Amino acid sequence: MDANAKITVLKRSNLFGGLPPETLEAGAEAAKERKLDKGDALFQQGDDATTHYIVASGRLRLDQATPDGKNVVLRFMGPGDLVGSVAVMRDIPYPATPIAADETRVLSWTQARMMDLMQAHPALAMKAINMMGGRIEELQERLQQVATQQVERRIAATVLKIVGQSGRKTEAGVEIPFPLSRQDLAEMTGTTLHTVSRTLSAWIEEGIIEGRRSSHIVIKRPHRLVEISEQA
Amino acid sequence: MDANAKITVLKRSNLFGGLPPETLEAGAEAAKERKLDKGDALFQQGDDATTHYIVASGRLRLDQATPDGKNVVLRFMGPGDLVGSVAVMRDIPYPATPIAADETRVLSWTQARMMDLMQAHPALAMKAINMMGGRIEELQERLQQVATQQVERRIAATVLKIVGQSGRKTEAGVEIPFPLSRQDLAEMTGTTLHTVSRTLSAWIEEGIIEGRRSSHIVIKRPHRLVEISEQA
DNA sequence: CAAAATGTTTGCGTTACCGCAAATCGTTCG
DNA sequence: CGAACGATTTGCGGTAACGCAAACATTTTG
Repeated sequence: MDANAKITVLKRSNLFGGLPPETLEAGAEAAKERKLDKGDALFQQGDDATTHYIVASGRLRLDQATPDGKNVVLRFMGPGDLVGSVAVMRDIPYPATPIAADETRVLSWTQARMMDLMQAHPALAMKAINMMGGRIEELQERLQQVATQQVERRIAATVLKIVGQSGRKTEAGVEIPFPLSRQDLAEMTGTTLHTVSRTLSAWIEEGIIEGRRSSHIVIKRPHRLVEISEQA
Repeated sequence: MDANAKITVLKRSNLFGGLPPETLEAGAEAAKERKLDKGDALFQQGDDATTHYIVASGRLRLDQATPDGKNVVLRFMGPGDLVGSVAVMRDIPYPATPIAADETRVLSWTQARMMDLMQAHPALAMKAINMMGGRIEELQERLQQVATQQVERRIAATVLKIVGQSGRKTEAGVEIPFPLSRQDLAEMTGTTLHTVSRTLSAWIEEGIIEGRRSSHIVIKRPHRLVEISEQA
């Protein structure tokens, strides 16, 4: 990946987006690159947090293992999203494991380099605060959903959020452009694989989503999903 | 409240804690004070976020109303805790309403004053990042709990967290020094008033908590609660 | 291309928890 | 102090969702 491609990625990111060209150039220059195959972990939950990452292409699933052996998917991350920074800045071990849901490229900065960048470009710190605020909002919304809504609503809301972040229009409807398993959805919504499967089967029956078993989910009637996600 | 008392409060806070005396003095000087009676709201969810607050004494309950009329308790806040800052810094409306669970005093800063302080004392920005990181961690933990654990475990974990933050030793055990209703606990754990009541009744039966109906919960056997919160 | 591994569907019995309702307790206030 | 209000308890029936299990489909691999 050349310097220009890196800068393009940085422009899309929460951390560098909207900052002046010289900041982008400094950021791109300090960045290393890494490629992950599907299924590879970027780092492990519990590792010492030493490095900031930004997704350049592909998709990461952020998994948190619970003490009693279960697993929760905290979120999916695509191009421009930051990974690891919260743990690095707080100086705590990474609290979750990011796994490539597809072939994925990331840019990385050591904490030392990032601190240099932040010192030289103070706007970065404000962007970091903004990014973390967004994360807090999102978590509060999900907590509220899991705490108060029924499973079908939560699944609908989760699918819609992913569509909003990553959906691509096709002839048949909107497609989620990376493999998203029923297990993934279950671990995002706090339910079981089985319940997700039953729910999606009903949606296929109703013509809301595509029945073809390709690994990519296609939503044919997004508006119906909105109704479900808002149903009392 | 005099300048010294304010400084003492700031020392306990996530934002000013550990910073040099001149920063504390500058912060205390710029702060206004406000008193809330039990039940008063500091501001309303949806209001324009203009002001940062730190709790000086007492206790606030942070309520988030859902679109469909339900309510979620995001957290309780005591002396030293920051309120409103995330919304102010992101320039979005306050996402929740803080209500005094008891008589409560807060210190406040307008956004302009706080920005001046941050400019003059850059360590404040790093502290803000740290504070927000802590919030993210806590939310992720609660999400994980609501998503994977049964109700009794969640209630136990929630009570223990509150005890850890605010518990006071008494002859009978550890006391939660502010009124905490079954409804509050239900809205913190994503269950109903009824289920919380049944659960606490069983705990009283087992001698884990005090049966006397005073408005303050007393935990007689904290260790048993830990067991419950960890039970497979 | 067969075989193995992985992911999905579906049936069925069970249960944790909800939701309603009514009784009881405790507190506030005229 | 008694009445009225709010909070809590408890019973009971219902159900959403789980958990197990077995069949089926799809993808990967040698």
